[in-house]
Amino acid sequence: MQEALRDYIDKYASVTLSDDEFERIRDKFTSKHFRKNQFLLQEGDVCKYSIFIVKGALRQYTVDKKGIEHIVNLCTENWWVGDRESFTMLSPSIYNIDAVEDTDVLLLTKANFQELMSTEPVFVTVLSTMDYNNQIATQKRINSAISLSAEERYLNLLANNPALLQRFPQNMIASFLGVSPETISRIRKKVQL
Amino acid sequence: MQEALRDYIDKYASVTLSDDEFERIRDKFTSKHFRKNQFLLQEGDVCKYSIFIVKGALRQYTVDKKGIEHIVNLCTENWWVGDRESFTMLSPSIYNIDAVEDTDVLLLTKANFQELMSTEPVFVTVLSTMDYNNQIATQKRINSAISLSAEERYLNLLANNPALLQRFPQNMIASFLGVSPETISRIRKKVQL
DNA sequence: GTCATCGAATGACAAATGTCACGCGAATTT
DNA sequence: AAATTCGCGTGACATTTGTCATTCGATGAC
Repeated sequence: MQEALRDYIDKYASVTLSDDEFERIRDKFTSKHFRKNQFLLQEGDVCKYSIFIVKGALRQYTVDKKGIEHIVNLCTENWWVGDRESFTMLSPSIYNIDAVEDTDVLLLTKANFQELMSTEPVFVTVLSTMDYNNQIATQKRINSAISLSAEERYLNLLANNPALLQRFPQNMIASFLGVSPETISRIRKKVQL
Repeated sequence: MQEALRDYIDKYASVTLSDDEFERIRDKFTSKHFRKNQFLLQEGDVCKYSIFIVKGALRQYTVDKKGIEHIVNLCTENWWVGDRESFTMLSPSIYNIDAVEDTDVLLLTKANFQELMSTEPVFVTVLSTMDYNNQIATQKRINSAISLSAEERYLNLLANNPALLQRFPQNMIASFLGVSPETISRIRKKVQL
């Protein structure tokens, strides 16, 4: 099931790859399967791969001094995950990434990443499109975090990303929104769902 | 004082520009001065320029239904500002940008931006470096917004970005952190500053 | 099949933060 | 110089959200 990657590139570069163009790119990735609860990255380690999710669900999170997890990203099919700073600078990561479901991914090492960047122009295009989209999305998330109440943020997520609510348990949704699980329960009760 | 731009590019592209390389780039920008409180972009308008701040201070913010401003970015010398989505897609912006102090900027239109991207490789490098840094910074800001209390966020800002606290009035700092001005007052009283 | 774990709901209470009204001094306007 | 606005602080009170303890049902482990 490598079509996921191909569709993704086609979409983000706004081109259709030829078969051997795709083959050259695909060959730089390694397939791997992770079981539920398995770590893909642990805090303190260097993030050695850029991760593309073919099937499944991952979470990226930090753990604070009190041992509480704070989910920075909830990721499903056709998303890239990783700690770009750690990946690029080979510095220890502050993030954990683990599997919320059994998950199939494609892994790209830094060496192969750099090779693709220098030999496959379409890959450069995909990357800058990703950066562009990412910047807009994170800006909106910051805006939502500083502007909205817990209830408004939850209702926003419900309106804009209902799939996440069905896919991840509520305590993870709570952490992702930056509130306690009890608060999500209360909001759900209040809005009758 | 165009040296600001030159230093910026040298730093972000990790190269030293030749004089006429720089001249070619510089020629695509327009200098402009804005007075305190003057708008550079208003909600609903298309963001026609990428803005580089040579001297001064700007704020980027949204206004909610209740008329309350929420500051998304506080920007000073050697920063880029703008609404990239609006700039790229020519869509109406949801942001306002105005001058907190008298400010000198360099403006780059979309046409000139695209020309630089296609004719000056160093400009492409600068852009992707900016994107990279931006992604890491916004990720950290999201993490801080969902993980920390108002007090912790304020102390973080004090530790990591004390210049902002001296440069902008406290009510803007409050809005930037997503809390009320009174909360900032209380925190300052509590930590004795 | 039984037991342990986990996700979710709930109520009581505490803590954090927002809202409103007011006062004061500095800066800005006229 | 006088008047106005603005930034900041402060107290009283309301609201939101967090914390803790408990219960229940579903799921998974053995």
